[in-house]
Amino acid sequence: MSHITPAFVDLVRVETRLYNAVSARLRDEQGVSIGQFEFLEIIDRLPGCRVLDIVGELAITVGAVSKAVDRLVAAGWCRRVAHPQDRRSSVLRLTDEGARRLAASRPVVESALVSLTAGVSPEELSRVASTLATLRAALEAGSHGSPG
Amino acid sequence: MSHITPAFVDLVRVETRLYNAVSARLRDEQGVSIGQFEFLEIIDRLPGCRVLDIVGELAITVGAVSKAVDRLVAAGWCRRVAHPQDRRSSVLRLTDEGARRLAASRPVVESALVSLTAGVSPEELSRVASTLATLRAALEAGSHGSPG
DNA sequence: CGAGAATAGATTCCTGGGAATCCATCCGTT
DNA sequence: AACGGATGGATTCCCAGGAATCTATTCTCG
Repeated sequence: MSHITPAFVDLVRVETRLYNAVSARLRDEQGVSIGQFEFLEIIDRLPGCRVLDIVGELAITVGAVSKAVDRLVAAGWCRRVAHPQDRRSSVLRLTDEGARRLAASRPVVESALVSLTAGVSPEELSRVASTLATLRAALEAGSHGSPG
Repeated sequence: MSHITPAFVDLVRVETRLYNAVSARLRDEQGVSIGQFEFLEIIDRLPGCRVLDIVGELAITVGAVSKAVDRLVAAGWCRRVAHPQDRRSSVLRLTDEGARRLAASRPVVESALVSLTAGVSPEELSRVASTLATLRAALEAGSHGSPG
């Protein structure tokens, strides 16, 4: 019978190294961490995005997201806009500078990933991508792995 | 032309959620975090394991490993033994209690992973595992993604 | 309508990791 | 042997995330 733990370990190692390597390049070339990049991507993609929307995506705690948004606001890349219907919420919107950083960061991330994964064939990569998408959806549907 | 960034995002999300979910179960059932589990596994697997060996495996910084080993020692799961040839180094060895915790933790991790990945067929999982192993080896061979 | 439960998110405290620094030891050269 | 550089790793300072608490607001149901 085959074990899944070693595969999990490989997954964690690959994620750590890709994350570190991409983050280093992105920080050097654009002054943006990969974590900030992900926040900008989500805010850009979800119209009317709120703090809790980011929580659901990233599976980190509300407090962490709240503080990370503070930092984005302090950097001038994002604003909190009053929510029209719910006064407990703010809607997050990228500033022009935030949108520029995001646009400039995308090709850096993509090209870093392309070169880092050069050792694996595109077909293999695309099969992995599809399995990971399935697994991600299953985990999210089952509310697995949310902190707290 | 297809993009690799979304696949990377899925990888990060899957890793986060699996890590969180496994860690929660392991902590509940054995009082061990998944991070500690990984340390114990490495120390157990590498005879004469030193701090820098763990650094190479986990791709985290020396300082972080040093402090994590302090915590394992404080918990009574590991000892630093004088290195016979190099007085700068210590050799890390599990205590009996550390070995017991490790042994008790393995099946918990494995079973948590099995149930979390139940939505994906074994064949798909095994293909992903093999691609991830290749990619991990390539990243390590190229020294990519080490911090610092 | 009013009281209690639920929700959004900000704040506080604590822990763990990164970066830089520092010290001891080891190695290669002379 | 002795000096300079490299290596192993511990320490320090700073920052980011988790857990819990707290406030403001909204929802639900009598």
